Amino acid sequence: MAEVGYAHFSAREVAKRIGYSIGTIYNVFGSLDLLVVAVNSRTVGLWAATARARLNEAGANRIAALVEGYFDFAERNQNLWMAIYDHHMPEGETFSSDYVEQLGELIGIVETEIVGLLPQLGSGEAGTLTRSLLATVHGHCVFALNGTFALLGVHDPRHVALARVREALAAASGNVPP
Amino acid sequence: MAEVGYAHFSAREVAKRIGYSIGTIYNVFGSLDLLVVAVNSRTVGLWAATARARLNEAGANRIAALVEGYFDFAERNQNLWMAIYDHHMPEGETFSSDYVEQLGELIGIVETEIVGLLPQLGSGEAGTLTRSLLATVHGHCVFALNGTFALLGVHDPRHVALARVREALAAASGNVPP
DNA sequence: CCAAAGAATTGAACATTGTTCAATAAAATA
DNA sequence: TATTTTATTGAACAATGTTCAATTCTTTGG
Repeated sequence: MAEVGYAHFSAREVAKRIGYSIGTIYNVFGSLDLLVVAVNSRTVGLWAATARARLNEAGANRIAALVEGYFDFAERNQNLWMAIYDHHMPEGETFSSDYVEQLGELIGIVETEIVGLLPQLGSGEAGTLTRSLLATVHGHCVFALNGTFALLGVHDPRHVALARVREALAAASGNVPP
Repeated sequence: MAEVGYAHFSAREVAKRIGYSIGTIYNVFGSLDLLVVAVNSRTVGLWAATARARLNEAGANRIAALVEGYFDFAERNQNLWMAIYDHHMPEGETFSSDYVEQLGELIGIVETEIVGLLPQLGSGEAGTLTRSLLATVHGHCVFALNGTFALLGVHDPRHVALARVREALAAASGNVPP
């Protein structure tokens, strides 16, 4: 996946590279979809670990460290990261519990920082704000990677994304009765 | 594409449905990639037209109309809209000029509103802010459609996205020397 | 240590796909 | 009408996801 990307990811090629036959892949994972889900769950796990590492060596500005970490991870693991969003569950299927777990950990890391910064927030509000900030950074990251920003003359997506996050945090800290 | 989505979109099926042979498709479009690009360019064109229509029947809050229009278009044309982002140019290829043109129109519509709201902004700043707001809404829309928000208990993605946009606009109007 | 039961692995077989390209049909031109 | 240009075809090829009876390996019970 890291080498060829989602579009050219193939169960047969995986089998070849790990020295098993195509049949074994299907016995273990059940379908290409589920194999991709397994890969993506692992990627989210790596992502969470990277975020944690970034926070450990972060200075005073931990939010900036998270935003930078987001962009860095996506850029350095483009194919893996994009595969998370290129893949869609077949209609009616639900997220695998493994995936949900890894994603929960990643979001928990961010939420802890938000709560640390804005302890006045109720837990529901903090949760919604966390997911909204992740969505904000996600959007900027997508446009940075797929060339939409470059095409339109936005040269520093990270800086812009961080600005949006700061504004949202400032607004949240001001809007809450003390 | 609207029916089966990007993952199951097939040149052969297109040929069958329009009553031509597979060879003709390839003579006209050159490859599946370019056929998808043609479909996506058309989708962006529809999208721009929808946004314009929304503004025409909008009340005082034109920004809210744009955000609502964004979500509505994506939700009502899920497969078409997602295909825009599911498809990636093969390494080294550039955007088709048709696609760039349609996208430019869509962004122009939004930028006009931003400039109307914040005429103090320099044109470079207005451009960057426009793209950043689009990225913000895009991120919220992706999470709304792919189920990430629902999975995590965010129930009103539109409202949250609009809140982020409002905060960014408020910050921009305050930060610029009058 | 061996034989039988269980588990893991295989790869041929099938349906579909993207892609190519010589052959054919249709249209335009002289 | 004869010729050239353009458009269209679909068989052929390589590659893919998926299935499943046959095979190999492992474990177990005596």
